[in-house]
Amino acid sequence: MSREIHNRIAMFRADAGMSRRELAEAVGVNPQTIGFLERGDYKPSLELALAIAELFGVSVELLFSFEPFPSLSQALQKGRA
Amino acid sequence: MSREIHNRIAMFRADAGMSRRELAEAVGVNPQTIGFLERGDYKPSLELALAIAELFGVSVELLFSFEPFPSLSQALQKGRA
DNA sequence: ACGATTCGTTGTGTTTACGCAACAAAAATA
DNA sequence: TATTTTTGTTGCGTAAACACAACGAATCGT
Repeated sequence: MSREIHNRIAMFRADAGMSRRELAEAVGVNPQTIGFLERGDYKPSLELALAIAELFGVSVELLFSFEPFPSLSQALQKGRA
Repeated sequence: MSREIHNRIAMFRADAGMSRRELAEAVGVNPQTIGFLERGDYKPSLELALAIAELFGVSVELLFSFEPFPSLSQALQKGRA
């Protein structure tokens, strides 16, 4: 049970115009924790994943996945956005 | 950051006609771990949550939630199933 | 140019999600 | 009834997700 997990936290955070500190405060964790998550240094707990997804108003699967996410430009070219 | 997390693992597992040992093997964890999760003794990692949701073919939010799940009979009465 | 945010990194400490083993109780099956 | 499977619990050990502090580098606003 050790599969890699990709995430789109940085993308959604940038889209929301938030800093890491702001996101961290909004979900109740340390700013460094957000940084560690964004660059994949470690995987979030389900609790934190649910909280971030809830904050952005998206599903957990849209934020986290075992499969790597395509870049936004790639996704738009394929009409998947 | 310590919110309670409710889950429907036992319901989906029973619906699939699986034992804890079978579910545990399918997602690659110990059978006791499944038991601990089902009775809420501790919260799963996002990795395990994604794996279980993927196995049952449902979204993470359908399996795990900050809000308590209504019983199946209640949900059916309200036409939410 | 200057100060203020933001970001990246390192380190140390704590909590908890696990793995694994053992065993009793309950339930299912023959 | 006898046997097997499933479930519930306890204990011990480890790894990793956090918290917190400190600091340099980069970026932004004035």
